[in-house]
Amino acid sequence: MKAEVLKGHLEGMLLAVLESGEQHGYAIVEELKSRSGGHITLPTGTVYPALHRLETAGLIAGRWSVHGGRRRRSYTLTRAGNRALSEQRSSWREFADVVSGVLGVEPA
Amino acid sequence: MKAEVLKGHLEGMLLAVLESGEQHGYAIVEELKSRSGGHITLPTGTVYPALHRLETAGLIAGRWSVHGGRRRRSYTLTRAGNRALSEQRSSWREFADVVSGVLGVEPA
DNA sequence: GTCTATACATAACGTCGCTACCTATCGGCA
DNA sequence: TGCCGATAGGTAGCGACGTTATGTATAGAC
Repeated sequence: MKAEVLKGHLEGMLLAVLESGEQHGYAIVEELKSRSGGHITLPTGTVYPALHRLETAGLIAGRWSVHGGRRRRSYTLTRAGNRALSEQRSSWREFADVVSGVLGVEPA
Repeated sequence: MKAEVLKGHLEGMLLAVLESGEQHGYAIVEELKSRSGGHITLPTGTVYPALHRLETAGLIAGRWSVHGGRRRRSYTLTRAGNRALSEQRSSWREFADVVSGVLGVEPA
């Protein structure tokens, strides 16, 4: 997966992963890897700042906990996060249709 | 259409527009607007630098001409540009499938 | 004892689309 | 005569954000 194509789509995917329930950063990376069939392997330097942005924006809420001696920060979707997720979904649809149309590939 | 989502997809679309034949920058903007159903209206500060990048990369070839007293720079796809376009198409397909999968929207 | 997996973090960097602005010609309209 | 909108091209500076590189720390395996 080429680098910059993620721009603007990453945060929606993070929200989508969190929709199934509370998860911590490291687990989100693993989950995203499996959901994408191995195509998306995010460096931690990408995902942690992104989570901080989402939390600052009020789309997710984080809390610290400890498991097996290791600290974790686990996140859940806020109500605003849920709204943002459905907006992301519909704008992704629109975007994908437009790009597919211009590129002349049948819309997936 | 939100801003940065274009990142990494713009150049492929420019190549796609040029696939139908030689066109100049201003006409490309209009063509893109119509092909996208009005969803993509590129500012000239976006498209001209992008065309310069594509030309520098050897994916398109430009030449000056004059029509009705106005100068134009018209571009055509090079062989490398054609290759790049089909690569863009297949990587777009892959990307779109992956994102749709993660977001949980049926692939268009 | 060293290595790998787990878990989080941040500084510096590069890319690239956008905003804002500039130059210039032509045709229409007042 | 003068202004405006469409046509046609250009650049400087900015900002957003994903990446690279690096650092900290614990647990378990070998």
